[in-house]
Amino acid sequence: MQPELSTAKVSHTLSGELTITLRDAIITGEIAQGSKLSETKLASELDVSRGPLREALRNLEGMNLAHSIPQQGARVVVLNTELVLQIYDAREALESKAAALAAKHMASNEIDELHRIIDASTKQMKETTGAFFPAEFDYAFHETLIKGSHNKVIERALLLELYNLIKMFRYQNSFAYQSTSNALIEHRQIAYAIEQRDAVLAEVAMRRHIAHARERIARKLTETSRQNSSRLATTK
Amino acid sequence: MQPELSTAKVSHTLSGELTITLRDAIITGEIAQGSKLSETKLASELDVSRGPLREALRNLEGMNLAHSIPQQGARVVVLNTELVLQIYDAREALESKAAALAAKHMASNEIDELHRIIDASTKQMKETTGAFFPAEFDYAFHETLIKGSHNKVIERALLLELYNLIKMFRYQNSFAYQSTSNALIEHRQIAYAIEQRDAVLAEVAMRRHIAHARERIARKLTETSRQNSSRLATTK
DNA sequence: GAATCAATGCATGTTGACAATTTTTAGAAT
DNA sequence: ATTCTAAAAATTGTCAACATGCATTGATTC
Repeated sequence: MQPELSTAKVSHTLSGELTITLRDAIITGEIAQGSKLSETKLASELDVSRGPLREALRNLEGMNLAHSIPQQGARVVVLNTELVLQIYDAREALESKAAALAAKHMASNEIDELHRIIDASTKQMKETTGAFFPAEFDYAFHETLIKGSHNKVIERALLLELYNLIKMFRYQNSFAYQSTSNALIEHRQIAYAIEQRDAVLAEVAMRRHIAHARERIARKLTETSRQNSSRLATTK
Repeated sequence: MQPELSTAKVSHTLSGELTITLRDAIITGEIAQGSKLSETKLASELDVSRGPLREALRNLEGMNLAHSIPQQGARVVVLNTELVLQIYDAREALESKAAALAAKHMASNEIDELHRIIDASTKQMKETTGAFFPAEFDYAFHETLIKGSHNKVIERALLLELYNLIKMFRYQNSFAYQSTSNALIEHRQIAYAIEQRDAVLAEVAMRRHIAHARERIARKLTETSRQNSSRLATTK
């Protein structure tokens, strides 16, 4: 049987749509961190029944974006300093391995894609006169590399479970939303190592790349948390 | 006598109970790999309605034990050679990091627990005259270490998502169900490094420990798959 | 006035029925 | 016999109502 080419007919389910809607609302902060995800309330707001909504909440739980307690309902995750740093530790472990595997398994057209993204990042940075380039290009680079590892387990753990949290954090913390020119240099180092099929170098370069990002965040967060140490999160 | 398969407890809801029931049935192979998890069939067999059962299936999906396609239902994961080796690559990345973190963050009573488990493993091995000790002791060691990392993200990825698959694989492949005396020696090395608060050594020792297990599995699986290369999996 | 406890309201857990989609099966045409 | 088509059977998606368990409120007691 031949799949239809023109009409990308992805069988849509209501719970799937709701998952995407809620995921984006959580990532952008439209639904605040720590807030309660009331089934009845959300169901009436989005004009759906509670069945599909419950499934969407379970999906969000699987993405680490929400946490639910039996008989008490679900709440949006709270990205405190501790959690964010833990996320980056996990990311460092997984993505450095992904880089090593990518150096071994990536197809040449996938490596080309990596270079295209780097070139586009360079161009964007020059055009905006700045020392930064937008987060979308950063995501594109990492996503391409992760898929290039050809390891479905690592890909799932990173893209489905960690990157949503990372996007959420960066979106809601403007200082982390752009990437530094230093990051671009590191991207080039990693891409070069992969092109040379040097797994060890790719792994080390990626580990350092993420460790740098973690350090930058750690500095910024401890410094701002010192300022706002009096404020308490309202979990209405 | 049934060995305890997992320690993760889901609370007192019907969907939670069903999740545990189905998880164990999948791990033991009572429900075969690749078989269809029909909602109507399972619901009538277990004498529950389809609602909680669907939620349980979603939970299994989150544990990587099942995969579901919209409008087509869920199937049990198939542990082929490729997937198992990918799981071990992911495990190596995460658990070596967990070991490094454990060396930094583990409390002294947690380290004591590690030693108790090693002592019990040693005793068991001597009593059974063999060069092996049971998988339960191996799980206990790794679980204690992982929790000792005090990193909830890594803990979740390993214990909730990877270890169920690993248990499933080992349970259904008798050659992998016991641990070698070599593994015990490596456990001692890791525990020693953690006791000395030597994060680098703990990380390297753990990475090698898991790489050894991976190698053993790779040898065994490629050799048996060569023998059974003619057989086709029946996905009834 | 503070603490305890019962009653009420409300959110979550569960159910069975209905709707939509996929798969199977039966039949007709080549 | 084989392939295509269409009806039927079965399965999944969705809904609305019921059951159950928390949480809040208000009365009572010390």
